[in-house]
Amino acid sequence: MGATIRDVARAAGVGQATVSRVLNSSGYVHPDTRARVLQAAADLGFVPSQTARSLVRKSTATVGLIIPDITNPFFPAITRGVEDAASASGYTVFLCNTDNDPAMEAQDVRKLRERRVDGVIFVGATDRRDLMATLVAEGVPVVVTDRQVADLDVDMVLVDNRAGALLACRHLIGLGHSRIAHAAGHLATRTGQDRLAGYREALAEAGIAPDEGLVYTGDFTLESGYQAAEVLLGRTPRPTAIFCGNDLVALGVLRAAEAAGLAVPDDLSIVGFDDILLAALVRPALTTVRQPAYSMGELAMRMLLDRIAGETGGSRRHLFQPELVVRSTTRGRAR
Amino acid sequence: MGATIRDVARAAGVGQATVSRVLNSSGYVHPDTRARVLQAAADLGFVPSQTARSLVRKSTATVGLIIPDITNPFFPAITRGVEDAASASGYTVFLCNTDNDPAMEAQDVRKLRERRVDGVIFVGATDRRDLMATLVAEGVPVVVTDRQVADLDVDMVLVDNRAGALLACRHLIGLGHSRIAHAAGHLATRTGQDRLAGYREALAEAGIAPDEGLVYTGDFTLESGYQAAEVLLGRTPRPTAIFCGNDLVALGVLRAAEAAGLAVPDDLSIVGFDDILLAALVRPALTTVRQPAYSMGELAMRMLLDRIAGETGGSRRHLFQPELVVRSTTRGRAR
DNA sequence: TTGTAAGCGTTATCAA
DNA sequence: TTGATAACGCTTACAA
Repeated sequence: MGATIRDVARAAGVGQATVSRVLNSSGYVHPDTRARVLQAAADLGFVPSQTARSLVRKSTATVGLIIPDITNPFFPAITRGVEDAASASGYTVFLCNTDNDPAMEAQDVRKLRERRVDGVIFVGATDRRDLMATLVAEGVPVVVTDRQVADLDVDMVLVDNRAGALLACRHLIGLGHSRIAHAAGHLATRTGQDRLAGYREALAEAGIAPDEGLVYTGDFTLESGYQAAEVLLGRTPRPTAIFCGNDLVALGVLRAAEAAGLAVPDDLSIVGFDDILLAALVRPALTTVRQPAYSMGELAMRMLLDRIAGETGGSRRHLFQPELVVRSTTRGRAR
Repeated sequence: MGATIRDVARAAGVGQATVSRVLNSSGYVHPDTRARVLQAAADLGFVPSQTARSLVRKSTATVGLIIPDITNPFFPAITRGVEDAASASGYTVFLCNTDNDPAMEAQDVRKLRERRVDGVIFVGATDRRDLMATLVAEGVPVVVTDRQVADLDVDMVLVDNRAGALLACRHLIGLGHSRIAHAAGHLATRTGQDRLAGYREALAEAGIAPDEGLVYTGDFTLESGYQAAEVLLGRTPRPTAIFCGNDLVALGVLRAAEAAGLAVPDDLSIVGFDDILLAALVRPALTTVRQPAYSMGELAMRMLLDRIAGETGGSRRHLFQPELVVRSTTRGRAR
């Protein structure tokens, strides 16, 4: 149970250094010796301890992934992207859920530091900028997704949320809508803010006077969407379209509209954001703005690997352009 | 950067052993000394190396979680359950996706062994029983979810799939259906087999003659459900109800029925399995059999912690009873 | 081409 | 109550 390199060395009749050499294909070693070592290792079922290796190499081949909640349909795809890229390079990932709780995030970062991860990826981090700063100061590579971080040597993988919102609202405006409401997401997040900004910008460029009564501030949940709709549909004149902070919110709006006896898209048009699996499957199928979640995760991990490999070259940022996916929750306004 | 226990000792003017004592609250240490050490540690931003600690303690405070695919809506909840329980006990979890590929699973297990995880949880593992056997032989605690494993000292967290299928089919039979088809999941999995068995048993107890033409074997995907429906709806007489391997399959069937111009539930009743978020949100809302995914993950992790703590007491198994959730895809048969 | 030995950063045993 | 010091299992000079 738990053979060590010493045991293998003994069994093969060589020194431990030789065993290490053949196992890491480093340095010269005679083919015969090599064969003997491999045989002995196999016989003993030897699996080298990454723990011991990490101690001397000062690198653990692990990275930390910090996300709000794996249960939220947007995160599995991004997680998978990270995992695939990590695993393809021999890395293993620690998964941490924070529920957007700064205290939880701090605790997770602490654990990752203790475990000496080679890097960490934050997805939609909270306002604990200090946590990233600490990591950076310690020389731990950091990549941030879904969040801008100024004046810190980290890479960023972003999606142009403002542009996405613009796309969504222009679509609505092009359809003839002018009473357009926004069921906003968590405005403490940059993501929420940018989508709101895009919404405002679209209305402005179309010459539609802003009406703060048509902006509901909630969070990114289904329930929030339901409540948003209850409030927004009570405005007079009633909005004919609602642009939502994300797909979950849009689903909530859809259900509330249904409950209020409104037909979608005839009485009300709805646009979401993200394009999670649900969006295509629900009926009417949701018109939404697609984010390339898997690719974002994959790229984030690749950027992290670059940094781990020492290719710094300053703080990089990659901006993905979202894409409008028109399905069945939007329709032209009968005039 | 990267202060060590030595640095802290030096700064506090004590020996390293003392620092270790205060940091681990083990052994007596004078309050004043303690304060000085804590101060020095804080000043230096000292974070103990779990890597070094692991080497001597022979335990890493990490566990491995092996699942097929985090992108499949059933797994996030179970993952979250595991994570929450782990994190509450100071453990960190390595996430591994196998795509049900035995080779990938072997590679993941290898990585987890190298990293000397304190235990591993398999969710719906492939047929690589040898992998678990290896782990068990090495003394690594193992808990298996969604899969029976005989003659191996592992704990099991299961849901009574047969009973769930029985529940679903009896519901259909009670509604007056007798031409009931089954869009089965992956039959190489025990889960798929058990649900099929429950389906057969329900028909048998109702005295309905089995018709193998009404059983379609696919896997647990949306696409598989769509194909299943195309085949099954071509049978004559056409089945009036389809019990599906899981919710994703049911959604596929729902879409295919829609495409074929069939009204659900009027022309066709559908029952799924799992009760993922989608099930409640789709229209018509899906009648399904609920599995307590979060609780299953949580319990699995708790059982693993018990084993890690040395409470073996033989192979335990916990069987969750699933629950029928009747929504809108099932209706009585007009006679 | 191979072996010896000095760490890597902790914990834990023994003395003091 | 505290300090040396020997592990823990591996990598990596440095010698041989």
